[in-house]
Amino acid sequence: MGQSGLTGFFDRYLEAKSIFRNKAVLQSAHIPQAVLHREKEIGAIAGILAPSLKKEKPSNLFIYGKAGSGKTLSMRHVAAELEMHADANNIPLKIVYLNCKLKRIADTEYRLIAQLARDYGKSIPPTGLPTDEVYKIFHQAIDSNSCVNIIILDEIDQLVKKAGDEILYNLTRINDELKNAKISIAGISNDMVFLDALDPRVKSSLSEEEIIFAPYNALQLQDILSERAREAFTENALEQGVLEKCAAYAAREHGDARRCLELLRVAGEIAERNSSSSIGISHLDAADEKIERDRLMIILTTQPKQSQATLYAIVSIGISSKASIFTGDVYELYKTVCSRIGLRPLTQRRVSDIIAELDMLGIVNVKVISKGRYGRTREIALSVPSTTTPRMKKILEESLNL
DNA sequence: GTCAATTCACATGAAAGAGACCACGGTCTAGTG
DNA sequence: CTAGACCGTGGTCTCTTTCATGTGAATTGACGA
Repeated sequence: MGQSGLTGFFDRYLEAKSIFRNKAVLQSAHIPQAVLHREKEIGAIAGILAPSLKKEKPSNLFIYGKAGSGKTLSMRHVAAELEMHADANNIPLKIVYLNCKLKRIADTEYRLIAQLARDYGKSIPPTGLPTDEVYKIFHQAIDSNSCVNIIILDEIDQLVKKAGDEILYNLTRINDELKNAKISIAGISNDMVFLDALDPRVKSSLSEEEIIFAPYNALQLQDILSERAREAFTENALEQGVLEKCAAYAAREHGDARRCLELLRVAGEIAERNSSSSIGISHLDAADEKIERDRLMIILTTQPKQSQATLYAIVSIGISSKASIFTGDVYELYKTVCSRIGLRPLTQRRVSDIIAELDMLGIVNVKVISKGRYGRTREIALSVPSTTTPRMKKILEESLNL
């Protein structure tokens, strides 16, 4: 019977010794006890925020550095310690952490302020109220006691890109209107040039203090990895050279520790699924490929239909001809695709933007070129290996019911 | 041959509209005492 | 009399269209050597 076979499988699954001891340690949400190789930065942050313990307003702080360089981790680490000290000594201090990238939570002015107000115990409807009303509520909530408030805005560049820098201006200016409380803002950004694009008034007040996080190098990544791996895996689960290779992989991609940990975790999962007792280099390679494939798959299937149709047009042209792909050709094919699947075609203006969005997602590579007398256009190239394009096409065909 | 003007095929920006979602206050309606 | 249903108004948010302006080098054509 199939059923008993399955029972056998589950039995064996339960019996097999897992190579994981605690998988959560490798998840990006995990906050480790000690933050390695960031002593200097943590010291700097602590120094800047420390005045809050004396009920003084700390300087606004701006942190930037590449993805996975420990910015958020360090900031949260300091915040947690600070809160602990404040608690222990009865100092009125409140720290709010907000990730501005989270869709539908804090990616517009209204939502950001509403979310902040909610953190102060007010209930704000998701929409329907005028924005200045929400400001007023937030203002009252914060000013009701004389407390120092530190607001950590993670991925602040995303917020500004979507909603403009007026929010930051308003936020930094709230201080002038507060009678009791004080607000400090700590912005975290991946984007190095983000500050330059800001309104100079906002820029000067937001970046009273600046801290730059350099990417981890391979050796530091190795340290971090081995520290986490010791907790995450059982003994002898890692074969020789795996950690080194993993660190080298990530160091190549600008020292992203988050990606590094993910790689190790997925490699572990693959090893376990193959009922292997340890993680080898081959698992690492498989993991690298799987992560890339999964990422692509998620992006493809979660895109709106219009983007899928556009991408389908690009992929089709890319497969059928070796020559460069231009916006005009894509749009023509896109229109026929639309009529075939009964989709109302968008204007070229919009499709142009969609192509730019696909570029942002890293599926295609776009370069604006001028062909002289023959106009200006985007030169589009698929940024996935040509071996995966047929599969991409198939996935898109299914998703679009072609 | 040289050089400035022209021209193409879009890119890029700004503004505004459509439609979905929501809160709030006023009005209407049916049920209850 | 009152709770709940049902508008109308005014707000946000996202996606899109419309209109306007910008752009960079191949091409063209006038000009001079």
